[in-house]
Amino acid sequence: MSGAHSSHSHQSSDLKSATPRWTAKQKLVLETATRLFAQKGYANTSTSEIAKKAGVSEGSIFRRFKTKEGLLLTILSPVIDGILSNMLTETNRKAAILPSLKLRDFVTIIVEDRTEFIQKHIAVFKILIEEILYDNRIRLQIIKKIPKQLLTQISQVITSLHSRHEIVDWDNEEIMRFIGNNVLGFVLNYFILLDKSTAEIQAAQEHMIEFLTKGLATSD
Amino acid sequence: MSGAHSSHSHQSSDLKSATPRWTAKQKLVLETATRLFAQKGYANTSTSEIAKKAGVSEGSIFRRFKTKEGLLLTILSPVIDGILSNMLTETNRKAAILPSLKLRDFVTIIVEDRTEFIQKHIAVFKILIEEILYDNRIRLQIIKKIPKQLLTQISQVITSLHSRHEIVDWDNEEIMRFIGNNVLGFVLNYFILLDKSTAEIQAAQEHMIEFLTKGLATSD
Amino acid sequence: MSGAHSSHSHQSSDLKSATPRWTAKQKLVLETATRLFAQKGYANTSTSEIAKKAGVSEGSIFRRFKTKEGLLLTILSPVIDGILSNMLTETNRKAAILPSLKLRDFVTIIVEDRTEFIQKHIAVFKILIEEILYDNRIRLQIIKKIPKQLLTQISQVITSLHSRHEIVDWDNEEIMRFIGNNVLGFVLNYFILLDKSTAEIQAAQEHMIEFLTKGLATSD
Amino acid sequence: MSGAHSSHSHQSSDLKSATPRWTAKQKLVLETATRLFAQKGYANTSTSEIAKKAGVSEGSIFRRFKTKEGLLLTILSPVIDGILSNMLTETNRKAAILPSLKLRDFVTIIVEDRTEFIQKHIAVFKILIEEILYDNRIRLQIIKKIPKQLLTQISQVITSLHSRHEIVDWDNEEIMRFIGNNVLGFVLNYFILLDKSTAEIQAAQEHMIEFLTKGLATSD
DNA sequence: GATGAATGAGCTTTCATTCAT
DNA sequence: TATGAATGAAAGCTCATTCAT
Repeated sequence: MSGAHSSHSHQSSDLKSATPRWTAKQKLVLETATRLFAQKGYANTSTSEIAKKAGVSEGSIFRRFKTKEGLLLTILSPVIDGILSNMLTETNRKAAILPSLKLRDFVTIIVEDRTEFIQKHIAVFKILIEEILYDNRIRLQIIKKIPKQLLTQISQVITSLHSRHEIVDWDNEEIMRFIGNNVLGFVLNYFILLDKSTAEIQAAQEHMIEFLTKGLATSD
Repeated sequence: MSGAHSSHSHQSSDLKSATPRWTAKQKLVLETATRLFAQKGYANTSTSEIAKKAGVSEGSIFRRFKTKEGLLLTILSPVIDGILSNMLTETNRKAAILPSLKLRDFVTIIVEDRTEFIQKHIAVFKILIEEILYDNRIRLQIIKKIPKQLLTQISQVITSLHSRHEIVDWDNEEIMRFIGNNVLGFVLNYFILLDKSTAEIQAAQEHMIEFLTKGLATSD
Repeated sequence: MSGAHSSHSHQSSDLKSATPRWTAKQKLVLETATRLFAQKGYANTSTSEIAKKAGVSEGSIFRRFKTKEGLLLTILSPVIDGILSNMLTETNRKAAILPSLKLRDFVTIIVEDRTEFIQKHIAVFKILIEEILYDNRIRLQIIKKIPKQLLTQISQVITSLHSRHEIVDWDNEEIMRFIGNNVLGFVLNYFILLDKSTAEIQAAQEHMIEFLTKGLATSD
Repeated sequence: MSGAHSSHSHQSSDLKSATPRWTAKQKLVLETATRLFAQKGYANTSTSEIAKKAGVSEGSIFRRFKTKEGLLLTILSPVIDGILSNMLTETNRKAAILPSLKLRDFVTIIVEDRTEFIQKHIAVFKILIEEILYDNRIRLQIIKKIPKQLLTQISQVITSLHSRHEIVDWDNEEIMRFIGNNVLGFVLNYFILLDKSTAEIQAAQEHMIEFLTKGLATSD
């Protein structure tokens, strides 16, 4: 809830501030392209369709984004950067570093935070998955970022949980992978593949929190 | 009836038996196409490249498979059918129906079995994921099959585990989803994205079994 | 005159025989492209115009020639090869090696032979000149061929003239350059730039022969 | 030496004097465009590249030169005018009208003068050649100027040489063509195509003077 | 049945030019 | 005046598909 603010500020920093300020038309292109890429896949979306639906000329797209791939990267970059670097919203961050933090609280915080993040960027995530599967350049770009960013934020909390025997003694990266797989699988299942009621989704998320909490508890 | 037979017949029907017997060249086309689709994505693979690499003429591909999509479906169908219907191999099946089966044994059996299945068809799975994300027809085709097939095989074992209070009391479909997400995530991480040693992969699989066993245990 | 035969056989060997036999449509493309490139320049001729005027689809052009540049090279290659390697027609060749050959006869033979060659391939020559001026790859391709081929044919005759003090004692390459410049300049002036009567052209050619004969005579 | 002055004044008149005085940026555009046109050809040079490399906006180019062709003509015009009209530098002019002028001196003067002129404007000459070959408007513009300008300057000297039996009795235009072809061929060969040392170029120029002197001498 | 030349629609990209700021 | 975003026409090229041989 309260996390929405800082999370939002990140996205906006990518689209508004800094040197390259987008014109209204360019923003329209980015939104339209994101929507279409997510709907039909990057490869199946033509620049001419993007131009038409965004109400701009094709020339304008290429003037600003250089190539179709440039347009793709402009869309993906901020989310790729955000996946790990901005792991927690301001509020959650404070809670996560409490020395008395229990595993269940940690899992709850991170699941809710990441679910919200993925949901918010669900369109970009669909595009990202396709590219991870088939585009080596993008795949490498992502993998390269993992080690650096794992050493911050969440990882510190996990280390703290380790020291207090609150969590199973696998290494941080592997634990993050379990959490990541389940959160991503959850979002894909419930927000893309399946058509469930809000109540069912809510229940499923609670189950996931319980599942992760038990699964990651110390074995004894 | 018995699992072994039907399981085997299914897989083999893909490439060998039944009405449509593939010629050597056609089998080459299917293998080449599978490899290329998995490498570069369906949309980024041209029929002319498939023809060239398979050593046949483009005309021959279209004569036999009608369209490029026909070729795709010929590749995907058997695996789509196999995902749930042939859940267990002969040996595992016998073990799975023991009345004394423990949750840990169940998880071990199913994780090992499905990991092997996905690994064996990893190329097709990559293609399948892309199509699930972007092709509504294929997505629906898969979703339609879920309820029917859940009533068989594994589901019965889970029901049995339920009755013996060996497993958490969520419904079978949801439990399967947890297992599925983790197995699929495991394979994607360790066989596509990451580059780990056999020992590391082995350890990761054991961790996954422990993780699932604890996560799906009765809460108390 | 009689030389036309062997000269012709060269051109035809490029368009007919060997492994790649052109289809009727492909020959039409080559002829149309040659004409248009010569008329408007390579860069100013679009593949779509070639296709339209040749009565084929654009796809067919790219299927056979790979790229627009591939089409250009297909047109240029045989002429580039022919510029120096086939310096003399059969008949002229015989005359050129007579031990009693006078400078004037030599100049006459070579001027008539090369004028005929250039005239016959005038369209390709126009294209070639443009490419020599601006395309480094083609420029190098041509320059590379000069030394090898200078050692044959004409060069031997010049060496013979040298030994009999019939010709100025500059090196063969430089002498060939004087002849080449004047023949090429003659053709460009009288067949492209200017609009003169046959009689005037005939007179100009005779003047060129006299000019070259005197200019290349031993200084004494 | 002293010729350099008047020669220089010609070039500068192109860029400085007359009604349209170029701003610093406009001069930069003209120089950049000349360089790029000569390097890659007119058709292969985009206005956007010119703008970028000259450090001005594309809009500015079109504001001043109206169209891309306008820019081309602005570059070509002064050189087209200079080819024949300003045949000789001040000093050479004085020498050329001496009543005792020998053919060899005449050839020497004109070869050195024109070689210098072409060399100085070599970039524009490259552009010009392309346009002469393919652009009818420019071709006609040049041809139209020939007769008028032939009646002046050099032509008068040739007529004088004729009357003194110093030169072969072809008409002035044809004689000029021989000289022009050889000078142009010389510059193209030694300053664009080949990569020779200064000494070799010097020797080649002397050979050309001897070649032209002998070739244009009275036949008896 | 197998081939591969031929197709035409559509793709990404470039470019000269315009015009609001 | 100078800028550079925006344009639309056209460029080179790719591709799934057809069909005569």
